[in-house]
Amino acid sequence: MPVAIRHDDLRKRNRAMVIAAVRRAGQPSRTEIAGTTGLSHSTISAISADLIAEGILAEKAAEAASSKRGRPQVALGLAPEAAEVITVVLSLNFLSVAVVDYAGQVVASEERRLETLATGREALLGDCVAMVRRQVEARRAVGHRVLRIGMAVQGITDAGSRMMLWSPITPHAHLEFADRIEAATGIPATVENDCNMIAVALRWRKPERYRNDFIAILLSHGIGMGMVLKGELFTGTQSSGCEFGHMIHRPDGALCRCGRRGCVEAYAGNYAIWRNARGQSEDQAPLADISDEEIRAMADRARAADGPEREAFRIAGEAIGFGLGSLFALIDPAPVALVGIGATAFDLIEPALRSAIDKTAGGQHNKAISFDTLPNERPLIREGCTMTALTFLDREIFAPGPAPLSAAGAA
Amino acid sequence: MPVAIRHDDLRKRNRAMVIAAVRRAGQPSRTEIAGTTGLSHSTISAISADLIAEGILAEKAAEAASSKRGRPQVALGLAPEAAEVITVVLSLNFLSVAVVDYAGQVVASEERRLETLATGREALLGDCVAMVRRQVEARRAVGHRVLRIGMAVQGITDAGSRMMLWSPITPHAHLEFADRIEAATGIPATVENDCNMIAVALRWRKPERYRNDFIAILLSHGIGMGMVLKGELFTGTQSSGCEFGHMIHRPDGALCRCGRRGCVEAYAGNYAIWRNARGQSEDQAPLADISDEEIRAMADRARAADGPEREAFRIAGEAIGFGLGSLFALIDPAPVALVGIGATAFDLIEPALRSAIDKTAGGQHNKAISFDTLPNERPLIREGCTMTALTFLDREIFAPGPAPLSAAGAA
DNA sequence: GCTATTATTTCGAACCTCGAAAAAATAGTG
DNA sequence: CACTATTTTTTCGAGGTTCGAAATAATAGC
Repeated sequence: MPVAIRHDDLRKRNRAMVIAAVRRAGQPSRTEIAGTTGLSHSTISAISADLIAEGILAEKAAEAASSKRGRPQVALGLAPEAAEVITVVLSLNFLSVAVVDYAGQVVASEERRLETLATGREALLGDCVAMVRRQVEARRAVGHRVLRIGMAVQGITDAGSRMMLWSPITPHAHLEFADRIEAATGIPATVENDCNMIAVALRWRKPERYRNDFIAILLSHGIGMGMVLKGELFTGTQSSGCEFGHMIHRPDGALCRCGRRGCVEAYAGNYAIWRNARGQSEDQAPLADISDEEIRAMADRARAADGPEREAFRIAGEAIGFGLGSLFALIDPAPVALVGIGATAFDLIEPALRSAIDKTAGGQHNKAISFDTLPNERPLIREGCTMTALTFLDREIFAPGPAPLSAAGAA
Repeated sequence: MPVAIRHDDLRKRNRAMVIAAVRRAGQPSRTEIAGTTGLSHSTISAISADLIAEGILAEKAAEAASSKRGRPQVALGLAPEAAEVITVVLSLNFLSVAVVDYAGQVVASEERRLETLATGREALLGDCVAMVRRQVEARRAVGHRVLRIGMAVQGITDAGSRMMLWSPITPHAHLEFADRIEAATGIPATVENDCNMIAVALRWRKPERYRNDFIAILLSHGIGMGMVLKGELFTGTQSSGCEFGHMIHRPDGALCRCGRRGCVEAYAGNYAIWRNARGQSEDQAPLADISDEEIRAMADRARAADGPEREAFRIAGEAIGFGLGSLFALIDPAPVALVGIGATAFDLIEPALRSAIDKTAGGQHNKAISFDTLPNERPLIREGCTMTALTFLDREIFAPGPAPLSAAGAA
């Protein structure tokens, strides 16, 4: 099934290797690149000369005079002006856009509140597109070229990253963000799931911990998940997949925001914890939103005294634990990052969570499963979105070599 | 992260492409290979000439005189005498070994009953190794060379395919079959999970249905699963993974054979159906084995009248349905093959199964999810095991080119 | 026997990577 | 301050690979 390798693909792939090595290492020398890629010095020399001539890489002045003998290494870096990407993050009542240069520095940004639940379909699409378009035009005006737009949304996207299939932040479904943005700007765009972007960001932030196999769980109003398995971001076959929050914890159980019953989220989402802490019925329709302050207050009450709040967090931990246990039956245990406001209550959740895992196939490895907590998901989502867009440029635009400069979105 | 491509890897990979094309197509012409691989005619010509000279491929006499004008195509096929592989299948109380030539024809086989539950650790290992060794020596005696041994076991194996970590067919754990077989024969060996081999076999048997994404579920005494996602066999990160039967259906629920509670298997395995049909408690320790005849008899009684048997199958369907629903939340729905004796009772299981899926994230696609039933798992397991071993030879032994003929297990 | 047609091989051009050797650039040393 | 040791980077064939075009081979139809 794999496609044949043509002769010219070889150079393309090795160029991609070099670019990737530079993006990962920051400012490596040619010798260092030869070491990490396994290519010969002569090849690295030839490829980097090309990339520099094309304005993709640049030689950086070595700052610290190395105390070593011999010819000093000359550091290579990504040329910031090679291109720019735009990242768009849409979450509940909030829209933000950032322009990032090829080296990864944010060069402009804009954000605003937006009543996502109350906004109409066209208005929602239009508002997003308008903000993007404004930024694109601003960059064009100063002679920079934006080559890629990446969007992250809280919700399910399709496998082709063209549209948002469903989201809790709006009643409208099948919103074709990518096509709309492309039509308005002429620049290729994609829409990704926010939790998948969190996973991507963790890989860049802490490669020593989040390497080939790990799981990121977003504990927020809903429960989301991003997962990397065997070094690849794991997605569904038709959608962004990984809907951990909608695995079934108890058949025919508590009412979930999705309209079904017994989902993990219906026990562990913010609204579920709130509902249980108030002693409300599991059939009670979920609230639209609960502030972070309210979650923190509930957690404080749970810590202070053994009451309904403590029990609510225990139930949440149990649901997540059994869910993880079922997941681990399929993929084996892996490091877990708990992201979002719910991570601040990890101390309340952990005992029940671990005790649930003990009752599942992952139980024997319970001790070895480690949890990390990162309360703020926003910067992670943006970072993941940025790196996804940039590495796309690395692989698909710059690795193939000097294109015949057809009608692109160039200035 | 991906390793750099050396220049000589190119030929290697394209040789692998050609061999794979021949194995898939059966008896393709050079022109046909050029078409499916995308390589040029000259390259195919050069590579196939090498492969024929090395005795890996052979020209087959075209049987049917084509009615077309022009020079007739000359068919290429795998040379049966290029090598042989041995497949070993170990299941409850049963051991079977087969020798298969490079073109996939079984050339010898042997099988016997074996009290796996009652046999000691060393005896079990020894019996398997002995039967393999006998076959290897028989082949050597007639001047054939066995280059690979693939074993399939009912149980969990490690990700490196070296040993069986745990199995319901024996009380002993961590059985190092691969190392033992290698030590006894000098031939590289692997141990794989039986359900994974079923998935591999389905791909070769019905590629039009089982292509890039599908699931095979073994309904037997226990519940196993093999899964192909994005064209790759899906395994755990540390083990063979895919322990669908041990996802949690009902927290703290029915007693499972694995010692935990509430697993899908504890509701849908043969022993669970039997237990429920008898009106026994869910805490009742599971039986060691139940004959196929007994399952068939229960199914007949369930079809004849609405009683405890019918309810038992309903409960099984519900458990599988909710399990699949949770799985589909992660990976999206995919075609399902139900394999094993339980598949004969699919008519009894389906209503509850579908109604459960309706209550999960996969529910909206319920109509589109199609089930296939294949009651006999044995031939599938052997086929998958065979193809795994043969394609390993294709990729790792023959694609790299004429090796310096070091000390291999050659005759 | 000749022509049209299709399959396969041959041959030279263009590339790519690699190893060895050369060139470049620095620190140490007397 | 010249010279040497050391390390990095570039240069320069050699060998290998794919590809397109042309040549060759093999058949059916007339």
